[in-house]
Amino acid sequence: MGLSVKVKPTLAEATDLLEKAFRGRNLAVVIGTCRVDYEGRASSTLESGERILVVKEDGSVLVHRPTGYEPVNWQPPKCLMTVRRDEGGVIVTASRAQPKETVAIEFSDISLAVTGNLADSGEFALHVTELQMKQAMLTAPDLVEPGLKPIQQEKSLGEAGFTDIFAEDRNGNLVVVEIKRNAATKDAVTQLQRYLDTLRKRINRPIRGIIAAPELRKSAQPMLDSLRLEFVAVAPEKCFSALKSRKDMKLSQFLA
Amino acid sequence: MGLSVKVKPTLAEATDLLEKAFRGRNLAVVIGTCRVDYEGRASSTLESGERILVVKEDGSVLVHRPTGYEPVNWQPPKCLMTVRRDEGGVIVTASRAQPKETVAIEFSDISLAVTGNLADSGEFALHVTELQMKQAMLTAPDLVEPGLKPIQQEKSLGEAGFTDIFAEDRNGNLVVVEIKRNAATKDAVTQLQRYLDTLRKRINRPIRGIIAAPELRKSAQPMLDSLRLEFVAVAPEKCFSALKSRKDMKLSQFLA
DNA sequence: ACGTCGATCTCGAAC
DNA sequence: GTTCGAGGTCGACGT
Repeated sequence: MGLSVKVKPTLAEATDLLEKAFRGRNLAVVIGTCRVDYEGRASSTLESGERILVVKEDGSVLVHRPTGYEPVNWQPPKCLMTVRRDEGGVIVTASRAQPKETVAIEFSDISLAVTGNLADSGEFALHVTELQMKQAMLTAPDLVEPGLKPIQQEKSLGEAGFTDIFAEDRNGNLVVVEIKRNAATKDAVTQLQRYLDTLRKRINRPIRGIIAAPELRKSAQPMLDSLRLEFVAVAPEKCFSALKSRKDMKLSQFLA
Repeated sequence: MGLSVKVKPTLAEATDLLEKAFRGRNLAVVIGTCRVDYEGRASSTLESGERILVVKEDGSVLVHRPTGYEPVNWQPPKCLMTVRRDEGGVIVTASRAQPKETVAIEFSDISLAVTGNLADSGEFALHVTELQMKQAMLTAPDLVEPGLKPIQQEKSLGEAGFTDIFAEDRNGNLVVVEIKRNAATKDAVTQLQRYLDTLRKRINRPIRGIIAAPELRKSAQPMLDSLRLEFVAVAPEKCFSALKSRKDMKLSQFLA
């Protein structure tokens, strides 16, 4: 892996190490006392404290406090990195042009500086996404309702967007199915209604609107009822099983 | 700061170090070769590669690949951490109960293990948020339109939510202002329309709906027009200036 | 606890 | 390049 690790480096040593890392587009991890300023889409200041700085090989920057999932300051990939010694400190800056923004981290003390390259080609796979739920319902429409026949996926409705599934039911009614991977909110109801409004202007046939999701938020029920829309509970796990049981799909599409 | 740093520890040493760190709710940073499995709201697998693991003092967990702003796997604060040796590896798990989910990181090789406590009480301040834009428009309603008189901020509309600003215009019409810090989308239009629908059922007076944002997405324009809503461009910087010029506000409210 | 909404959202895909 | 919607979104605030 080839990491360079310096415990309690002088500020000069740390500057040197970071300088080399930034030039070589290497990973850098620094733990030390710093303050941070950000200026760009918004602006922020962070007073002095002990934090972890991570600069990645693609120029992403993360400043993490000792608690919390999110970085307190950050910068997305492709930043231009600089480092320089200043009176009593080391200043690391990360800038990008679009949008124009800069994060400046000023270390007054550094406990640990690590640089190096990581080799990571391992494949990442996330299972049972909304797309996969749609695929499952397209290949097994019974998950929504017996006798449902998909006509089209993602029917375009111009300004109103796209329906998830456009189908026809047992009785020849058109059906718009709006899929949510998580509990459907009022916004899902609004969205479905928007599709129906648009479609009903175009097509003079009965059209039903169905929300297919693992759950319907209680707050969305009144709106659903008053708009005469329907809700069908579809568990992601069921979709997973439905996909798994299809022999015509490669397992690798949704399994590791 | 008191960091324990082990370069190229044996798996047994690393297990020991992590065990102590987790027990003492200390920070732990590990760089090494691992694979990761996640099971919970969704599920995922990540094949072997070199990554950075950060376990924070509050039980947040981050697994970072060498590129990208986002962690590839993670866990929010308050996780229960465990570590154990296994044939040929060290397995770290982070679990939480609500929702039930677990991340398991299996290291086959560890290049660096760091544990310790960070002292960080530095204050963080972010300037010009949506809240501050609202404050600015409340103290300087001319930012929206000459003669606008705020009646109420955050008028509750029950199930429909809250309006940002509820006001009266020069001509005695009621006005609902929906503020967005970023470019307003169709969702913003929908949201505003929902507020108006609710209000018009309650109040038999002309009510205008205005979206105040730095920009209106092109895709939202047709919907805005057809619903007879209005858009006013309000730059965050103008709001910042408006706040700064108010002598009756403490600068400290929105400056570091 | 659940629901709603903003975010320096980030990310990816479509246009 | 911009625009748009999704996210294991997270996090904050309110009920």
